[in-house]
Amino acid sequence: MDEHEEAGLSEAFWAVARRLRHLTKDALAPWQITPSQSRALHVLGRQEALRLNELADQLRIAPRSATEVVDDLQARGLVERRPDPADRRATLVALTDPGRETARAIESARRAEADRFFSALSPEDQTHLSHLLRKLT
Amino acid sequence: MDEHEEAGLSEAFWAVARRLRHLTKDALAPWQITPSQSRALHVLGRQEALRLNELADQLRIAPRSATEVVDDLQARGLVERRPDPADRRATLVALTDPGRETARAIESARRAEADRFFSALSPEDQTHLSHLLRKLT
DNA sequence: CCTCATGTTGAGGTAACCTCAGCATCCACC
DNA sequence: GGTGGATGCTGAGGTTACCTCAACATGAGG
Repeated sequence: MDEHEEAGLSEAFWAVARRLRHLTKDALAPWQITPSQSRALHVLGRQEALRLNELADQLRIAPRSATEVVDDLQARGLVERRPDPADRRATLVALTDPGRETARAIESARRAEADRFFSALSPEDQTHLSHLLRKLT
Repeated sequence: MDEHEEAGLSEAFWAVARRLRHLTKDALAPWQITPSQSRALHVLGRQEALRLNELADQLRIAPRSATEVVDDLQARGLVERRPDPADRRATLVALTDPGRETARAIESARRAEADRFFSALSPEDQTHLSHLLRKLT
């Protein structure tokens, strides 16, 4: 019966999302890297080499869109493409050394930013929020 | 010191945001209305008439972008533009009758959707989540 | 009445997606 | 050991939701 509270819930949620998005965008600024590129770096940072295909899957975007992101990162020298020895149709994408370093740096900046953002809540509240969010997934 | 929990926090947050975004997009489908248009309808539903200017402010977008959204809504007959009697530079934007009705219908569909989504949480948890989110704004 | 500020919009740009079609290759089956 | 259909990548071109910048009309204060 508390509809009012509910409407507020999704609104409050989006308001927070908005702030968080802006903060992480700002955190990325020093590297001149867009959010979608940073997502790709993040994914690539956790595995040796991925097919474009799999990368797209993990980013939940169409393969064609992954091509684009990889193009950009490659132009910046952060990733490299190489043929998949197991299938000549496929290309493997992997971080270069500069890419690996950049990925690490960005990851820690991002974490620091999120840290700062969520520190508006006490540690217990953070834990609680985390639990609540997980229940919604 | 619980960095792990924290990194998870923003990830969990985005995972939820993603689900919620998809759900509300689906809820909007019957009206063939885009999210940004529905936001505008929502804002316009709460006031008599707004200057394009103010509408942009309330939507937190540039005035030029508000022009576009209003163009689309006007083409669908959901809003109308009229001159501001107090300032001949300005245009007032207001819902038409069909617009008002559509806004109401969308609002309740959206609410029902959010309702369903957040009902994965108990009412107390919902209240708690609401408080936590508000602290982050 | 003149200057400066303000409100809207045309022109044109961007990021991050998408689909669709083409080409190369792979695989299973006959 | 071909050959037909599936699969992997990418060119071409589209969409959405934004943006800035500059033009033009109007407003307001000196």
